[in-house]
Amino acid sequence: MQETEADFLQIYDRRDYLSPLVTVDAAIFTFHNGELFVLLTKRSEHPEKDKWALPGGFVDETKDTSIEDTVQRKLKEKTGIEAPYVEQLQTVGNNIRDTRGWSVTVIYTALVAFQDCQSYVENISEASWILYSEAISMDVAFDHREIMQAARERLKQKALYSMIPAYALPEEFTLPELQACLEVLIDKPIQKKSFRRRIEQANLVEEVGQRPASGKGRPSTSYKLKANAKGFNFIRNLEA
Amino acid sequence: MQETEADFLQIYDRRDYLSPLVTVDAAIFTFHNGELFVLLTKRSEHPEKDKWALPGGFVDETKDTSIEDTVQRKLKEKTGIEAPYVEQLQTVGNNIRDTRGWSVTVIYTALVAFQDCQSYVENISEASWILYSEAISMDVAFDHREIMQAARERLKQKALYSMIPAYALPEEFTLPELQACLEVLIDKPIQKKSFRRRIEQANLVEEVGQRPASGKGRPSTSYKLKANAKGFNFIRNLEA
DNA sequence: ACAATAGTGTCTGTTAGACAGTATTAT
DNA sequence: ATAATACTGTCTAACAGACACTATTGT
Repeated sequence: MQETEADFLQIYDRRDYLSPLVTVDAAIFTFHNGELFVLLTKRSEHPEKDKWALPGGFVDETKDTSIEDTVQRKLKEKTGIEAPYVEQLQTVGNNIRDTRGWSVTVIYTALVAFQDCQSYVENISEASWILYSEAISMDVAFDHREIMQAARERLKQKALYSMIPAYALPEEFTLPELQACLEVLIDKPIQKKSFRRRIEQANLVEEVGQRPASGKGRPSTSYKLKANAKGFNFIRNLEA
Repeated sequence: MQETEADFLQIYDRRDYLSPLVTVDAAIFTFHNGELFVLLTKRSEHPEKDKWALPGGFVDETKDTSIEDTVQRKLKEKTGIEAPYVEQLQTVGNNIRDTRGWSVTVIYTALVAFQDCQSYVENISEASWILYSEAISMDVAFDHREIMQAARERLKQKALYSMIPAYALPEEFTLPELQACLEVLIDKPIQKKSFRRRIEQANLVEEVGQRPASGKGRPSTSYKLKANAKGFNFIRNLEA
Protein backbone atom coordinates (compact mmCIF):
# COMPACT_ATOMS: atom_id res chain seq x y z
CA MET A 1 0.00 0.00 0.00
CA GLN A 2 1.11 3.51 -0.96
CA GLU A 3 2.19 5.91 1.78
CA THR A 4 0.25 9.17 1.58
CA GLU A 5 1.61 12.57 2.52
CA ALA A 6 -0.61 12.49 5.61
CA ASP A 7 0.97 9.19 6.66
CA PHE A 8 4.39 10.69 6.09
CA LEU A 9 3.68 13.76 8.18
CA GLN A 10 2.29 11.59 10.95
CA ILE A 11 5.67 9.96 11.41
CA TYR A 12 7.84 12.95 10.51
CA ASP A 13 9.42 14.90 13.34
CA ARG A 14 11.80 17.77 12.62
CA ARG A 15 13.57 17.06 15.90
CA ASP A 16 14.95 13.90 14.31
CA TYR A 17 17.06 15.95 11.91
CA LEU A 18 19.86 18.35 12.65
CA SER A 19 19.37 21.64 10.88
CA PRO A 20 21.73 24.64 10.82
CA LEU A 21 21.14 27.47 13.23
CA VAL A 22 19.01 30.12 11.51
CA THR A 23 19.36 33.75 12.44
CA VAL A 24 18.20 37.01 10.92
CA ASP A 25 20.46 40.06 10.98
CA ALA A 26 19.84 43.60 9.84
CA ALA A 27 22.28 46.25 8.70
CA ILE A 28 20.31 49.39 9.52
CA PHE A 29 21.69 52.65 8.20
CA THR A 30 20.81 56.27 8.62
CA PHE A 31 22.07 59.66 7.52
CA HIS A 32 22.78 62.37 10.07
CA ASN A 33 24.95 65.50 10.04
CA GLY A 34 26.32 64.65 6.64
CA GLU A 35 27.51 61.21 7.73
CA LEU A 36 26.44 57.61 7.41
CA PHE A 37 25.68 55.63 10.56
CA VAL A 38 24.98 51.98 11.18
CA LEU A 39 23.09 50.57 14.14
CA LEU A 40 25.08 48.14 16.28
CA THR A 41 24.21 46.29 19.45
CA LYS A 42 26.48 45.04 22.17
CA ARG A 43 26.16 41.29 22.58
CA SER A 44 25.11 40.35 26.07
CA GLU A 45 25.44 36.60 25.63
CA HIS A 46 27.95 34.09 24.35
CA PRO A 47 29.23 33.55 21.77
CA GLU A 48 31.15 36.77 20.93
CA LYS A 49 29.92 38.23 24.21
CA ASP A 50 30.55 41.98 24.68
CA LYS A 51 31.43 42.57 21.04
CA TRP A 52 29.44 44.90 18.83
CA ALA A 53 27.18 43.15 16.35
CA LEU A 54 24.42 43.82 13.87
CA PRO A 55 20.99 43.60 15.51
CA GLY A 56 19.39 40.28 14.89
CA GLY A 57 18.51 36.99 16.42
CA PHE A 58 16.78 33.70 16.05
CA VAL A 59 13.49 33.07 14.38
CA ASP A 60 10.94 32.72 17.17
CA GLU A 61 8.53 30.08 15.97
CA THR A 62 5.89 31.19 18.45
CA LYS A 63 5.97 34.82 17.30
CA ASP A 64 7.03 34.76 13.66
CA THR A 65 5.22 33.24 10.72
CA SER A 66 7.95 34.33 8.27
CA ILE A 67 11.47 35.71 8.28
CA GLU A 68 10.02 39.11 7.39
CA ASP A 69 8.15 38.92 10.69
CA THR A 70 11.40 38.18 12.46
CA VAL A 71 13.25 41.09 10.91
CA GLN A 72 10.38 43.51 11.53
CA ARG A 73 10.23 42.39 15.15
CA LYS A 74 13.97 42.96 15.59
CA LEU A 75 13.81 46.32 13.84
CA LYS A 76 11.02 47.48 16.10
CA GLU A 77 12.89 46.28 19.19
CA LYS A 78 16.02 48.22 18.31
CA THR A 79 14.68 51.35 16.64
CA GLY A 80 11.15 51.65 17.96
CA ILE A 81 9.81 52.21 14.46
CA GLU A 82 8.91 50.39 11.28
CA ALA A 83 11.57 51.03 8.70
CA PRO A 84 10.28 52.52 5.42
CA TYR A 85 12.89 50.61 3.47
CA VAL A 86 13.78 47.03 4.28
CA GLU A 87 15.33 44.77 1.71
CA GLN A 88 16.74 41.30 1.87
CA LEU A 89 20.42 41.54 1.06
CA GLN A 90 21.99 38.13 1.13
CA THR A 91 22.13 34.89 3.04
CA VAL A 92 25.35 33.54 4.41
CA GLY A 93 25.63 29.95 5.53
CA ASN A 94 28.69 27.98 6.51
CA ASN A 95 30.26 26.06 9.36
CA ILE A 96 32.89 28.59 10.35
CA ARG A 97 31.13 31.91 10.88
CA ASP A 98 29.68 30.86 14.24
CA THR A 99 31.56 28.83 16.80
CA ARG A 100 28.37 26.96 17.62
CA GLY A 101 28.52 25.17 14.28
CA TRP A 102 26.71 25.26 10.95
CA SER A 103 24.92 28.59 10.87
CA VAL A 104 22.76 30.38 8.34
CA THR A 105 21.98 34.07 8.58
CA VAL A 106 19.48 35.87 6.44
CA ILE A 107 20.66 39.45 6.15
CA TYR A 108 18.48 42.48 5.59
CA THR A 109 19.39 46.08 4.89
CA ALA A 110 17.21 48.88 6.16
CA LEU A 111 17.20 52.65 6.00
CA VAL A 112 15.55 54.80 8.65
CA ALA A 113 15.32 58.49 9.43
CA PHE A 114 17.62 59.42 12.28
CA GLN A 115 15.04 61.78 13.77
CA ASP A 116 12.35 59.10 13.81
CA CYS A 117 14.23 56.84 16.18
CA GLN A 118 16.88 59.01 17.80
CA SER A 119 15.14 59.26 21.19
CA TYR A 120 14.27 55.57 21.23
CA VAL A 121 17.82 54.49 20.41
CA GLU A 122 19.28 56.92 22.95
CA ASN A 123 17.12 55.44 25.68
CA ILE A 124 17.86 51.78 25.21
CA SER A 125 21.18 50.49 26.30
CA GLU A 126 21.57 47.68 23.79
CA ALA A 127 21.89 49.66 20.58
CA SER A 128 23.74 52.72 19.28
CA TRP A 129 24.31 54.52 16.04
CA ILE A 130 27.95 54.09 15.08
CA LEU A 131 29.66 56.04 12.33
CA TYR A 132 29.99 53.60 9.45
CA SER A 133 33.59 54.63 8.86
CA GLU A 134 34.40 53.69 12.44
CA ALA A 135 32.23 50.59 12.53
CA ILE A 136 34.20 48.90 9.78
CA SER A 137 37.44 49.26 11.69
CA MET A 138 35.99 47.88 14.91
CA ASP A 139 36.32 44.31 16.09
CA VAL A 140 32.73 43.24 15.49
CA ALA A 141 31.18 39.84 16.09
CA PHE A 142 31.05 36.96 13.60
CA ASP A 143 31.36 38.01 9.94
CA HIS A 144 29.50 41.23 10.58
CA ARG A 145 32.20 43.46 9.15
CA GLU A 146 31.92 41.79 5.75
CA ILE A 147 28.15 41.95 6.01
CA MET A 148 28.20 45.67 6.76
CA GLN A 149 30.46 46.21 3.77
CA ALA A 150 28.21 44.18 1.49
CA ALA A 151 25.19 46.12 2.70
CA ARG A 152 27.00 49.42 2.20
CA GLU A 153 27.94 48.42 -1.32
CA ARG A 154 24.38 47.42 -2.18
CA LEU A 155 23.03 50.74 -0.91
CA LYS A 156 25.61 52.54 -3.01
CA GLN A 157 24.58 50.67 -6.13
CA LYS A 158 20.88 51.22 -5.54
CA ALA A 159 21.42 54.89 -4.79
CA LEU A 160 22.77 55.26 -8.34
CA TYR A 161 19.43 54.42 -9.91
CA SER A 162 16.67 54.68 -7.32
CA MET A 163 15.19 56.98 -4.71
CA ILE A 164 16.35 54.95 -1.71
CA PRO A 165 18.35 57.83 -0.24
CA ALA A 166 15.00 59.39 0.67
CA TYR A 167 14.33 56.56 3.11
CA ALA A 168 17.26 57.63 5.25
CA LEU A 169 15.52 60.98 5.75
CA PRO A 170 12.32 62.06 7.50
CA GLU A 171 9.15 61.81 5.45
CA GLU A 172 9.48 65.48 4.55
CA PHE A 173 12.83 66.57 3.24
CA THR A 174 14.41 69.21 1.06
CA LEU A 175 16.24 68.54 -2.17
CA PRO A 176 19.58 69.77 -0.81
CA GLU A 177 19.17 67.30 2.07
CA LEU A 178 18.33 64.49 -0.30
CA GLN A 179 21.29 65.32 -2.49
CA ALA A 180 23.64 65.34 0.51
CA CYS A 181 22.32 61.95 1.55
CA LEU A 182 22.73 60.57 -1.96
CA GLU A 183 26.27 61.92 -2.13
CA VAL A 184 27.18 60.18 1.10
CA LEU A 185 25.68 56.91 -0.07
CA ILE A 186 27.47 56.94 -3.40
CA ASP A 187 30.55 58.56 -1.89
CA LYS A 188 30.85 61.10 -4.69
CA PRO A 189 29.63 64.66 -5.26
CA ILE A 190 27.09 65.07 -8.01
CA GLN A 191 25.87 68.04 -10.00
CA LYS A 192 22.92 69.82 -8.42
CA LYS A 193 21.34 70.20 -11.81
CA SER A 194 21.63 66.55 -12.80
CA PHE A 195 20.18 65.52 -9.50
CA ARG A 196 17.17 67.80 -9.65
CA ARG A 197 16.45 67.08 -13.31
CA ARG A 198 16.22 63.35 -12.69
CA ILE A 199 13.78 63.74 -9.87
CA GLU A 200 11.69 66.36 -11.59
CA GLN A 201 11.46 64.52 -14.91
CA ALA A 202 10.51 61.26 -13.26
CA ASN A 203 7.87 63.06 -11.21
CA LEU A 204 8.89 61.41 -7.98
CA VAL A 205 8.32 64.07 -5.35
CA GLU A 206 5.53 66.33 -4.28
CA GLU A 207 5.88 69.76 -2.74
CA VAL A 208 4.66 70.12 0.83
CA GLY A 209 5.60 73.74 1.54
CA GLN A 210 8.48 76.01 2.33
CA ARG A 211 10.96 75.18 4.99
CA PRO A 212 10.82 77.97 7.67
CA ALA A 213 14.13 79.60 6.76
CA SER A 214 15.98 77.91 9.56
CA GLY A 215 19.43 79.30 8.97
CA LYS A 216 21.54 81.16 6.54
CA GLY A 217 20.68 81.55 2.92
CA ARG A 218 17.57 81.06 0.85
CA PRO A 219 15.06 78.66 2.38
CA SER A 220 14.47 75.43 0.53
CA THR A 221 11.25 73.78 -0.48
CA SER A 222 10.07 70.68 1.36
CA TYR A 223 8.97 67.62 -0.51
CA LYS A 224 7.77 64.15 0.20
CA LEU A 225 7.98 61.08 -1.98
CA LYS A 226 5.09 60.37 -4.29
CA ALA A 227 3.65 56.87 -4.28
CA ASN A 228 5.29 56.01 -7.60
CA ALA A 229 8.75 56.63 -6.13
CA LYS A 230 8.62 53.33 -4.27
CA GLY A 231 10.39 50.85 -6.47
CA PHE A 232 11.08 53.38 -9.23
CA ASN A 233 14.31 52.81 -11.11
CA PHE A 234 15.96 55.33 -13.39
CA ILE A 235 16.97 53.79 -16.69
CA ARG A 236 20.32 55.48 -16.58
CA ASN A 237 22.68 55.27 -13.62
CA LEU A 238 24.63 58.10 -12.14
CA GLU A 239 28.35 57.72 -12.66
CA ALA A 240 29.79 55.29 -10.14
CA MET B 1 33.37 33.72 38.24
CA GLN B 2 32.90 34.80 34.63
CA GLU B 3 31.82 32.22 32.05
CA THR B 4 34.17 32.17 29.08
CA GLU B 5 33.16 31.42 25.49
CA ALA B 6 34.96 28.08 25.81
CA ASP B 7 32.85 27.22 28.87
CA PHE B 8 29.74 28.21 26.97
CA LEU B 9 30.57 26.06 23.96
CA GLN B 10 31.33 23.12 26.24
CA ILE B 11 27.74 23.10 27.44
CA TYR B 12 26.08 24.25 24.22
CA ASP B 13 24.41 21.64 22.04
CA ARG B 14 22.54 22.65 18.89
CA ARG B 15 20.31 19.65 19.33
CA ASP B 16 18.74 21.38 22.32
CA TYR B 17 17.23 24.02 20.05
CA LEU B 18 14.67 23.63 17.32
CA SER B 19 15.79 25.33 14.13
CA PRO B 20 13.85 25.68 10.87
CA LEU B 21 14.50 23.21 8.08
CA VAL B 22 17.12 24.65 5.76
CA THR B 23 17.12 23.76 2.09
CA VAL B 24 18.87 25.12 -0.96
CA ASP B 25 17.02 25.35 -4.28
CA ALA B 26 18.23 26.39 -7.70
CA ALA B 27 16.30 27.83 -10.62
CA ILE B 28 18.53 26.76 -13.49
CA PHE B 29 17.75 28.25 -16.88
CA THR B 30 19.00 27.71 -20.37
CA PHE B 31 18.32 28.97 -23.87
CA HIS B 32 17.65 26.51 -26.68
CA ASN B 33 15.90 26.80 -30.06
CA GLY B 34 14.88 30.34 -29.33
CA GLU B 35 13.17 29.42 -26.09
CA LEU B 36 13.78 29.62 -22.38
CA PHE B 37 13.90 26.40 -20.37
CA VAL B 38 14.04 25.70 -16.66
CA LEU B 39 15.36 22.52 -15.07
CA LEU B 40 12.84 20.67 -12.96
CA THR B 41 13.07 17.42 -11.05
CA LYS B 42 10.33 15.00 -10.15
CA ARG B 43 10.11 14.57 -6.40
CA SER B 44 10.60 10.97 -5.37
CA GLU B 45 9.84 11.45 -1.68
CA HIS B 46 7.22 13.05 0.50
CA PRO B 47 6.21 15.77 0.92
CA GLU B 48 4.86 16.85 -2.50
CA LYS B 49 5.83 13.42 -3.83
CA ASP B 50 5.62 13.04 -7.65
CA LYS B 51 5.30 16.76 -8.28
CA TRP B 52 7.83 18.69 -10.31
CA ALA B 53 10.14 20.86 -8.26
CA LEU B 54 13.25 22.97 -8.55
CA PRO B 55 16.38 20.92 -7.93
CA GLY B 56 17.62 21.32 -4.42
CA GLY B 57 17.86 19.72 -1.07
CA PHE B 58 19.19 19.85 2.42
CA VAL B 59 22.58 21.10 3.47
CA ASP B 60 24.71 18.01 4.10
CA GLU B 61 26.89 18.89 7.04
CA THR B 62 29.31 16.09 6.21
CA LYS B 63 29.84 17.25 2.63
CA ASP B 64 29.25 20.98 2.62
CA THR B 65 31.20 23.68 4.39
CA SER B 66 28.97 26.45 3.01
CA ILE B 67 25.68 26.90 1.21
CA GLU B 68 27.64 27.59 -1.98
CA ASP B 69 29.04 24.07 -1.61
CA THR B 70 25.51 22.74 -1.31
CA VAL B 71 24.27 24.50 -4.40
CA GLN B 72 27.30 23.51 -6.46
CA ARG B 73 26.87 19.90 -5.37
CA LYS B 74 23.22 19.95 -6.41
CA LEU B 75 24.00 21.67 -9.69
CA LYS B 76 26.61 19.07 -10.53
CA GLU B 77 24.23 16.23 -9.62
CA LYS B 78 21.51 17.50 -11.92
CA THR B 79 23.43 19.00 -14.83
CA GLY B 80 26.78 17.22 -14.71
CA ILE B 81 28.61 20.55 -15.06
CA GLU B 82 29.66 23.58 -13.09
CA ALA B 83 27.45 26.46 -14.02
CA PRO B 84 29.31 29.55 -15.30
CA TYR B 85 26.75 31.83 -13.69
CA VAL B 86 25.33 31.14 -10.26
CA GLU B 87 23.84 33.88 -8.16
CA GLN B 88 21.99 33.91 -4.91
CA LEU B 89 18.50 35.17 -5.60
CA GLN B 90 16.53 35.31 -2.42
CA THR B 91 15.74 33.44 0.75
CA VAL B 92 12.22 32.49 1.67
CA GLY B 93 11.37 31.41 5.17
CA ASN B 94 7.98 30.83 6.74
CA ASN B 95 5.83 28.21 8.41
CA ILE B 96 3.43 27.56 5.55
CA ARG B 97 5.52 26.80 2.48
CA ASP B 98 6.40 23.28 3.66
CA THR B 99 3.96 21.00 5.41
CA ARG B 100 6.76 19.77 7.64
CA GLY B 101 6.80 23.11 9.45
CA TRP B 102 9.02 26.19 9.61
CA SER B 103 11.21 26.04 6.55
CA VAL B 104 13.87 28.27 5.07
CA THR B 105 15.06 27.93 1.49
CA VAL B 106 18.04 29.74 0.05
CA ILE B 107 17.36 30.15 -3.63
CA TYR B 108 19.96 30.44 -6.35
CA THR B 109 19.59 31.24 -10.03
CA ALA B 110 21.95 29.70 -12.55
CA LEU B 111 22.45 29.87 -16.29
CA VAL B 112 24.00 27.01 -18.25
CA ALA B 113 24.59 26.21 -21.90
CA PHE B 114 22.09 23.67 -23.15
CA GLN B 115 24.74 21.85 -25.18
CA ASP B 116 27.04 21.49 -22.19
CA CYS B 117 24.61 19.39 -20.21
CA GLN B 118 22.06 18.11 -22.71
CA SER B 119 23.38 14.54 -22.80
CA TYR B 120 23.78 14.39 -19.03
CA VAL B 121 20.26 15.64 -18.40
CA GLU B 122 18.81 13.31 -21.01
CA ASN B 123 20.41 10.33 -19.33
CA ILE B 124 19.28 10.91 -15.78
CA SER B 125 15.69 10.23 -14.94
CA GLU B 126 15.28 12.77 -12.16
CA ALA B 127 15.63 15.99 -14.13
CA SER B 128 14.34 17.51 -17.37
CA TRP B 129 14.42 20.80 -19.17
CA ILE B 130 10.90 22.21 -19.18
CA LEU B 131 9.81 25.16 -21.30
CA TYR B 132 9.54 28.06 -18.88
CA SER B 133 6.20 29.09 -20.32
CA GLU B 134 4.85 25.63 -19.55
CA ALA B 135 6.58 25.29 -16.22
CA ILE B 136 4.79 28.28 -14.73
CA SER B 137 1.40 26.79 -15.54
CA MET B 138 2.25 23.41 -14.04
CA ASP B 139 1.31 22.28 -10.54
CA VAL B 140 4.80 22.42 -9.04
CA ALA B 141 5.82 21.63 -5.47
CA PHE B 142 5.89 24.09 -2.57
CA ASP B 143 6.18 27.76 -3.59
CA HIS B 144 8.34 26.89 -6.55
CA ARG B 145 6.15 28.64 -9.10
CA GLU B 146 6.63 31.99 -7.36
CA ILE B 147 10.32 31.25 -7.04
CA MET B 148 10.66 30.51 -10.75
CA GLN B 149 8.87 33.76 -11.52
CA ALA B 150 11.11 35.74 -9.19
CA ALA B 151 14.19 34.15 -10.76
CA ARG B 152 12.87 34.88 -14.25
CA GLU B 153 12.27 38.49 -13.33
CA ARG B 154 15.76 38.89 -11.88
CA LEU B 155 17.33 37.47 -15.02
CA LYS B 156 15.28 39.87 -17.10
CA GLN B 157 16.46 42.84 -15.08
CA LYS B 158 20.11 41.77 -15.17
CA ALA B 159 19.92 41.09 -18.89
CA LEU B 160 19.09 44.78 -19.38
CA TYR B 161 22.48 45.92 -18.09
CA SER B 162 24.89 42.99 -18.05
CA MET B 163 26.31 40.21 -20.20
CA ILE B 164 24.53 37.39 -18.36
CA PRO B 165 22.73 36.17 -21.49
CA ALA B 166 26.12 34.85 -22.63
CA TYR B 167 26.11 32.34 -19.79
CA ALA B 168 23.10 30.60 -21.23
CA LEU B 169 25.17 29.87 -24.36
CA PRO B 170 28.24 27.73 -25.05
CA GLU B 171 31.57 29.37 -24.37
CA GLU B 172 31.82 30.30 -28.04
CA PHE B 173 28.82 32.01 -29.52
CA THR B 174 27.86 34.36 -32.31
CA LEU B 175 26.40 37.80 -31.81
CA PRO B 176 23.08 36.88 -33.46
CA GLU B 177 22.82 33.97 -31.01
CA LEU B 178 23.60 36.22 -28.09
CA GLN B 179 21.06 38.76 -29.26
CA ALA B 180 18.38 36.09 -29.60
CA CYS B 181 19.12 34.89 -26.09
CA LEU B 182 18.99 38.42 -24.73
CA GLU B 183 15.69 39.05 -26.50
CA VAL B 184 14.17 35.97 -24.93
CA LEU B 185 15.40 36.94 -21.47
CA ILE B 186 14.05 40.48 -21.69
CA ASP B 187 11.04 39.37 -23.71
CA LYS B 188 11.41 42.18 -26.22
CA PRO B 189 13.11 42.58 -29.59
CA ILE B 190 16.03 44.98 -29.64
CA GLN B 191 17.86 46.78 -32.41
CA LYS B 192 20.79 44.84 -33.84
CA LYS B 193 22.81 48.00 -33.98
CA SER B 194 22.21 49.04 -30.37
CA PHE B 195 23.08 45.57 -29.23
CA ARG B 196 26.34 45.33 -31.12
CA ARG B 197 27.41 48.87 -30.26
CA ARG B 198 27.09 48.25 -26.55
CA ILE B 199 29.19 45.14 -26.67
CA GLU B 200 31.80 46.57 -28.97
CA GLN B 201 32.23 49.83 -27.08
CA ALA B 202 32.53 48.07 -23.75
CA ASN B 203 35.09 45.73 -25.24
CA LEU B 204 33.48 42.66 -23.77
CA VAL B 205 34.03 39.96 -26.38
CA GLU B 206 36.93 38.53 -28.30
CA GLU B 207 36.81 37.04 -31.77
CA VAL B 208 37.60 33.34 -32.03
CA GLY B 209 37.02 32.73 -35.72
CA GLN B 210 34.34 32.30 -38.34
CA ARG B 211 31.47 29.99 -37.84
CA PRO B 212 31.60 27.29 -40.61
CA ALA B 213 28.66 28.59 -42.62
CA SER B 214 26.27 26.03 -41.22
CA GLY B 215 23.12 27.09 -42.97
CA LYS B 216 21.57 29.77 -45.06
CA GLY B 217 22.93 33.25 -45.32
CA ARG B 218 26.20 34.89 -44.45
CA PRO B 219 28.20 33.07 -41.78
CA SER B 220 28.63 34.84 -38.49
CA THR B 221 31.72 35.45 -36.44
CA SER B 222 32.27 33.50 -33.25
CA TYR B 223 33.22 35.21 -30.04
CA LYS B 224 33.88 34.39 -26.46
CA LEU B 225 33.58 36.58 -23.40
CA LYS B 226 36.63 38.51 -22.30
CA ALA B 227 37.61 38.33 -18.65
CA ASN B 228 36.30 41.84 -17.96
CA ALA B 229 32.80 40.81 -19.05
CA LYS B 230 32.25 38.96 -15.77
CA GLY B 231 30.50 41.36 -13.48
CA PHE B 232 30.48 44.18 -16.04
CA ASN B 233 27.47 46.47 -15.84
CA PHE B 234 26.46 48.93 -18.53
CA ILE B 235 25.68 52.32 -17.04
CA ARG B 236 22.61 52.66 -19.17
CA ASN B 237 19.87 50.03 -19.30
CA LEU B 238 18.11 48.78 -22.37
CA GLU B 239 14.45 49.77 -22.45
CA ALA B 240 12.42 47.46 -20.26
C1' DA C 1 19.68 36.59 -59.69
C1' DC C 2 17.45 35.79 -55.29
C1' DA C 3 16.63 34.67 -50.58
C1' DA C 4 18.53 34.68 -46.25
C1' DT C 5 21.31 35.96 -42.78
C1' DA C 6 25.34 39.06 -40.95
C1' DG C 7 26.83 43.29 -40.21
C1' DT C 8 27.33 48.89 -40.88
C1' DG C 9 26.17 54.13 -41.37
C1' DT C 10 23.88 57.64 -39.72
C1' DC C 11 20.12 60.34 -37.83
C1' DT C 12 17.40 61.46 -33.78
C1' DG C 13 16.10 61.75 -28.95
C1' DT C 14 17.12 61.45 -24.20
C1' DT C 15 19.71 62.38 -20.34
C1' DA C 16 23.92 63.03 -17.34
C1' DG C 17 28.00 66.16 -16.56
C1' DA C 18 29.79 70.86 -16.40
C1' DC C 19 29.41 75.28 -15.13
C1' DA C 20 27.77 79.87 -15.14
C1' DG C 21 24.00 82.31 -14.09
C1' DT C 22 19.79 84.11 -11.13
C1' DA C 23 16.80 84.11 -6.66
C1' DT C 24 15.90 84.61 -1.84
C1' DT C 25 17.05 84.73 2.70
C1' DA C 26 19.86 86.76 7.24
C1' DT C 27 23.06 90.15 8.83
C1' DA D 1 25.93 95.35 0.21
C1' DT D 2 27.62 90.78 1.26
C1' DA D 3 27.60 86.08 2.33
C1' DA D 4 25.26 82.03 2.05
C1' DT D 5 22.34 78.92 0.40
C1' DA D 6 18.60 77.51 -3.20
C1' DC D 7 17.55 76.97 -7.70
C1' DT D 8 17.78 77.52 -13.20
C1' DG D 9 19.66 77.91 -18.18
C1' DT D 10 22.18 75.97 -21.44
C1' DC D 11 25.97 73.64 -23.70
C1' DT D 12 28.19 69.20 -24.54
C1' DA D 13 29.03 64.26 -24.66
C1' DA D 14 27.49 59.67 -24.48
C1' DC D 15 24.57 56.35 -25.92
C1' DA D 16 20.07 53.82 -27.11
C1' DG D 17 16.34 53.52 -30.74
C1' DA D 18 15.13 53.57 -35.62
C1' DC D 19 15.91 52.24 -40.00
C1' DA D 20 18.09 52.08 -44.35
C1' DC D 21 22.04 50.42 -46.21
C1' DT D 22 25.97 47.01 -47.62
C1' DA D 23 28.26 42.19 -47.29
C1' DT D 24 28.57 37.29 -47.74
C1' DT D 25 26.84 32.98 -48.03
C1' DG D 26 23.76 28.85 -50.44
C1' DT D 27 20.62 27.69 -54.17
